[in-house]
Amino acid sequence: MPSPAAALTRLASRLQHHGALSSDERELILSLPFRAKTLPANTRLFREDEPVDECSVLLDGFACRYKLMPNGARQILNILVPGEVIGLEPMLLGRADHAVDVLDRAEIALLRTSSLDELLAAHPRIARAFWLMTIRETAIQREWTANIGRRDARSRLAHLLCELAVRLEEAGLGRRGRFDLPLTQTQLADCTGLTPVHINRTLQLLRAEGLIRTDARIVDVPDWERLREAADFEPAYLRAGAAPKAGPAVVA
Amino acid sequence: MPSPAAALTRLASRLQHHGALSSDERELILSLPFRAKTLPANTRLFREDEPVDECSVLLDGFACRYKLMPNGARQILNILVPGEVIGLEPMLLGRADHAVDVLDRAEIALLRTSSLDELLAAHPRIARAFWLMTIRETAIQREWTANIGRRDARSRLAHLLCELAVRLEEAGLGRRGRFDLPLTQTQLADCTGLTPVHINRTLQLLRAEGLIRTDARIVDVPDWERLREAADFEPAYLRAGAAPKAGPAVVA
DNA sequence: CGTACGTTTGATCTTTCTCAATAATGGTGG
DNA sequence: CCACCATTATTGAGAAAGATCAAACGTACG
Repeated sequence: MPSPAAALTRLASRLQHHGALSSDERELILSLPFRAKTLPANTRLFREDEPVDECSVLLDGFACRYKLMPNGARQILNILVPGEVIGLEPMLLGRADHAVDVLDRAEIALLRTSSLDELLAAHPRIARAFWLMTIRETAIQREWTANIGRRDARSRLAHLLCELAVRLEEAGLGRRGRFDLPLTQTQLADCTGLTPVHINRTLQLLRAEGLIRTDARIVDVPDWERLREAADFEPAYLRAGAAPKAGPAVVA
Repeated sequence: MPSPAAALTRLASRLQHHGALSSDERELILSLPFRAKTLPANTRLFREDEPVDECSVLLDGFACRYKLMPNGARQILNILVPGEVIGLEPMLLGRADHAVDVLDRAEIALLRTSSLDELLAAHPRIARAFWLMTIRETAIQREWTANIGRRDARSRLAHLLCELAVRLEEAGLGRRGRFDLPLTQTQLADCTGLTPVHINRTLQLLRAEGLIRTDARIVDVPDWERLREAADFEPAYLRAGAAPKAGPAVVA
């Protein structure tokens, strides 16, 4: 459980992925007023179409954005990992176009619209960092669209695993070669637009190919390059603003 | 062909969908330096992974964002209609995570990074309007993800038609009851993650049900409510920031 | 030690894809 | 204005990926 003082450092470092912040700016973020809150597993933060007037930083645990279809099907739109902001766009618009649930037990820091809005209005560089955060969100969403639209079950699932591996590693949770997958097979199905049964079989296929090994929630990737290739995974879309124009590419 | 003076009014009014601008702010946008350019059909504006250092406003004609898969398949990520900005995010990041082609012959206004960036840095309300533009982009992308992931071919195609009908109407091109569809069946397939053959058959199904009538590129929607229902289309996601918190909902 | 949830399996069915060919259509040069 | 070519639309038959249904098996936890 993060101490009050440390709670927003995750947000600050996430933002710094998207652009350098002065130490003053960093301080301003760290001193944002917030209410920490622990949520039991499967708590809903907000549902589609609901008015939203605050947003939160995921301090610990996982969450997912999703939409429910009238026939009861559900499409998970993104998995949220610690450090990421939940409900920023809905807060800015006043209303959510999707729902968000916490997966496991989670710890969040709630931010009031007013204090955040003031900060954004007064500090253009901070505002831009947030903007770049939503730009990365869009890039991820584009990749998911393409993943679901044009890859078969095997590559599709492999791609999801690759993305999560990288994002989990980025969040300081495990390495891409071995990480704790926070999703059930049903949730994997809802991420990929497949059925749980087919996810189960596809997982078995990936295991049989030696691309992954699993033990409870732990996923082992014996050979990252092979999985990457099966997934057709190119992580460039995940790097929004890290090294804007120049500099050597970060090793993927 | 828009006159130089009128060229950026489309951009200004698009931005005003996302937040009120003072007349000064509006003037600043209208006086942005730009180079107008006419592009023949099927011109590529930029391709995936290419460095990008300018963006443009689509003045006339249509474009699409897409990704190419290694197996040659293509996923169209969004259709761009007049007034929309092309390549804003790639410009901000310096590199594109997707490609953009113009569909028909098109007219664009190219904006230099430097002049736009200055404007954004100096005018937080303008910056926020652009931010909200990318937020709407994200919302559309989420809807496409869900559309492709969890709807069958019939609703999926109907949903795409509904969205385009509304966006075309919004851009001042036709009514949702009758509009010029700028896409071939192959392009519709690439939008929906289906094959051209199946699009053809699904189109026939929609026609047989009386949900649409087509004549060349013109689509007629005899009964919007019926099509909307078949598509499970809820246009709320398209309204990003129009009426933030209060006010009666616009009739959909 | 149940009970609920998650995983696994088998059999069968459906949607959508593939392949291949034929018709329209629209634009172009003569 | 017409013939020609390239692109787009349409059709049919067969194959395949993934869905559905139903049941059994594990396992964590109250």
